[in-house]
Amino acid sequence: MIQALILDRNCSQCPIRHRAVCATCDDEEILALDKIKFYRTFEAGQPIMWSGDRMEFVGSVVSGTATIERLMEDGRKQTMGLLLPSDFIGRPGRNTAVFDVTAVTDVTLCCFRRESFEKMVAETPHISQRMLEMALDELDAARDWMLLLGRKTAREKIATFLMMVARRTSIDDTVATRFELPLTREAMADFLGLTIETVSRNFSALRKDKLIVLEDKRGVSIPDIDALQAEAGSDAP
Amino acid sequence: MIQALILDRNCSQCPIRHRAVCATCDDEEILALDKIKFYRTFEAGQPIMWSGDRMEFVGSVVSGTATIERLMEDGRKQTMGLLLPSDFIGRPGRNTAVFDVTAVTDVTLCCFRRESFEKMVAETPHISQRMLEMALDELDAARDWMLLLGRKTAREKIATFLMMVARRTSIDDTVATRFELPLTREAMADFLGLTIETVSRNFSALRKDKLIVLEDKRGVSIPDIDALQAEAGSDAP
DNA sequence: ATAAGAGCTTGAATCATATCGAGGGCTTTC
DNA sequence: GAAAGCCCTCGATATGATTCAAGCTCTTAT
Repeated sequence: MIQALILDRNCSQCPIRHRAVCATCDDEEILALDKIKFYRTFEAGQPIMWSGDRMEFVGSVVSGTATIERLMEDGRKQTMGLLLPSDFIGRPGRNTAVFDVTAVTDVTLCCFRRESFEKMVAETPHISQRMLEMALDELDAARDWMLLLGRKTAREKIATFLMMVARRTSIDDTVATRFELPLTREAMADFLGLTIETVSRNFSALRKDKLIVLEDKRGVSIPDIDALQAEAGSDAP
Repeated sequence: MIQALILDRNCSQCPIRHRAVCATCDDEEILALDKIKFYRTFEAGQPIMWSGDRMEFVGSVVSGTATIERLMEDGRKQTMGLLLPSDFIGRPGRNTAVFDVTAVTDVTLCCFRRESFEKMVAETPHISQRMLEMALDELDAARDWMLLLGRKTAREKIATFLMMVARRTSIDDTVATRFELPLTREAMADFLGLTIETVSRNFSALRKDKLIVLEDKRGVSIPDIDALQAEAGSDAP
């Protein structure tokens, strides 16, 4: 059972040890974190955090995928970010959540009580510096996404999303040419600021134009990475 | 001459002393910053930083307004953020800029050579903690804007923008009912993911519906804050 | 086996925003 | 005081994405 394996692990065997918020901690600091950490799991579809609720804990995604999102009163929904393994959930220094966080697959988190973690952040430069680095990376990613949401066409949005998943899927720094989509059509629509029908239509169009091959609903392969990249709209100079 | 006044100031007289990156520094730390800071001014319309260029300095906006933006090859432009007094420009730990920063009014910056500032960040918890706090605030703001860009109608976008300016314009924590727009129609369009014509049309529509009064092209007053807020689309629960 | 539901695709009609085109009111320049 | 340029407004038309509606393919339940 995977769960048990993860729960048994100490930090030195943790799969996200060198990418998460603890990446630059030394042995002593890791030991301190190890003592106060606890694991929690969430089933696919379950809320991890509700906007407006008190934030009892913060933590890192160890496995699975979650989304950061916000709902409008009339039901419109926008996803602001994808949380993949090593990404951090929650914000030290604030006691209520501002966004909803939802598990889209089964998710395992490495959690800390918020107060304890805030204390660690204040006392441990390695952690606060790593937090800053991660926050600035996320800020850059959020701003890239703003260009997509504000200015790209539906086709460019889909192509950009596919390239992003292809890039994040690969282990080294290349781009994967075959992968599973981590999201349903609906979740992609919420992430891209589109409707589910528009997402579906544009997948079909990209398939018809031989830019992607759909092996089933979720499996995608990309015969020509550069051709797909060209469809994503050129933002980097 | 305002310029000279600012240039003469030491940190203790600085208008952004208690909101900027140095907000939580003690006297000794302020003294250290004081020694390595220098002021730079940029005329309206001038670039402050180019995407792809080496970042020689980082710093805080002391006066004026700047925008963070990105251009696509075909000319489409998206503004990712407004930089108002006390906001921070640049990213320690990265040596080339990822976005363009442009002065939209005359701008005065309190600058530090990037290397010196990185050293201060590493040695001064008050600064790195404040940087983290500001980065997390910006991240929240960026995510709010993603909801606007992805899901709001043109009318809701304009109303949201007006409420944001009204809020930021006020000195205390109320909402200003009269203010000057810091941006041209074109700059607003780039910020809201719209065209200049759509911005103009929706200003006219809001005026016709008595939700705003346009005193001239730039001066706006809001007869009924709650009525305008209702047009902004309900995202906060 | 059959039914029910979730996730996806497709077509047709509609609508919001973009595009194209024109012109008005400023300010600056010579 | 004419000319040029910037910023803004508005009408007509075009178009990309949404909405509405239907049906398809799985999987799960009965």
